Amino acid sequence: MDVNVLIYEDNESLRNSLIALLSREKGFHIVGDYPECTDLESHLLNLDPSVILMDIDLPEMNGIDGVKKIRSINTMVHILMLTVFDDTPSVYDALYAGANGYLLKKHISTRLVTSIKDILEGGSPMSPAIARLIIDNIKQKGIPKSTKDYNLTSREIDVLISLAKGNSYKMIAEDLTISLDTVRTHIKHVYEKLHVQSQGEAIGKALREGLIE
Amino acid sequence: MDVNVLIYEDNESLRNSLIALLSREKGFHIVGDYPECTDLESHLLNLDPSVILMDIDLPEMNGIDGVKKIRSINTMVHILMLTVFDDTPSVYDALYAGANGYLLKKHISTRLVTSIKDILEGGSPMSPAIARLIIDNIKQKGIPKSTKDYNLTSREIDVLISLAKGNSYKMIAEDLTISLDTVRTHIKHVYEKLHVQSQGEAIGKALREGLIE
DNA sequence: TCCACAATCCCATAAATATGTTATATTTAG
DNA sequence: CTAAATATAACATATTTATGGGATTGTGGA
Repeated sequence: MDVNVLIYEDNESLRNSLIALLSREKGFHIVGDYPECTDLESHLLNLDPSVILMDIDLPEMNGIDGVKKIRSINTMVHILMLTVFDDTPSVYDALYAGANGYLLKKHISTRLVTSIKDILEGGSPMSPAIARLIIDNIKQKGIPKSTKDYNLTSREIDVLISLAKGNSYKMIAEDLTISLDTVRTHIKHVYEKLHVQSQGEAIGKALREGLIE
Repeated sequence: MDVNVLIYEDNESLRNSLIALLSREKGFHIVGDYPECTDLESHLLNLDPSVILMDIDLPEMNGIDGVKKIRSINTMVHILMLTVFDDTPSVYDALYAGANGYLLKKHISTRLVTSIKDILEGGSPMSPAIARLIIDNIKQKGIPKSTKDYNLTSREIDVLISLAKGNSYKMIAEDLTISLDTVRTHIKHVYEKLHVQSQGEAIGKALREGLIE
């Protein structure tokens, strides 16, 4: 099994450590190591990396923009972020940009090789501190979980969904092929069940509580 | 450093493996090991665990309900879920219930001890496959990230927020201590900037795109 | 200095919405 | 089978919204 690793890391001694670590693993080949990621296109084309180690804090173009750039060219290559920061914004930015894993530099010596293997298997290895950040964020912000359902009937939900799309009563009527008055009636009932008395309240509550999306 | 470990795992051979693994670590003490988690209260009180290993698929009360139960009694103890399942619902249920980490059984032999240490340091260790699930979910569902901002002014945002709470124009006016007509004007501008022409569309768009919460 | 823009306000009006009451055919649950 | 719940529809009307004008004041930048 051949693993071609491409490295972007501006700290020279760390870069050398990385190279040393990976050289010991059989099957691993360092196809390139650079202190900045300015020539991404040509590197991607010529070096055929299967895994890219990307420092998040690089001069010139930072690692996150680097990831975006990479993803705009190649969606398959695996990317492992290396960072000293464990703050939420960076993590999210990197994940959204398309990074596959997120390793704190202090864990490199013990986990780098395993992490690369994990990534190649489709996993998303990350330092526990990073995982913790994400979990806390999810728990706090809350990914919608429809708990309460207010006993809306399926038709009432249909109407509510259409309403929250921004449709007028008239459009909802056409949408669901029912009369305008029927739409009124359904919405009336929705309002009663949700204990609200306006569109804004209903839509806000429905979206925020994950009743609809 | 003393680490008191309490184990809930119905598979006897696995339970014994866990015990064997942890016994080798100095400072680790198995304060209890059970095939089901029915006597949580007394265990928590009497055994003084610092870490609980909880199988997710237990007879009687399942591991997730077990976690909820634990959290209703003790919010400090660290909980590491053990599971063969890597499906999204279980992961989220466990996280919401209050689990700290999530380890696939196939990784137990290599990562259990490290994971426990990570947990004690406040991290959330998880098998890469699990992390991957969470990340994919976040990227798909999207935890709000204010990307586009449509150049709303701060006042326009104030009005939008109030509107999305379900307030009528009149209430918004009182809320922000401005006249009804000013509210109209702001909303007019918001609609123009968001390219919408109704409350429903505006609120829906604002909430869904994370412009407001 | 002058312009663009933010924030405030006023007027007017057509359209849409909120809400009450009533009613019928169909489904569902007990 | 009967009662409750659901989906449908009509009518009426007081409020609220959406949208078109036009105006004033302050602020920051060119």
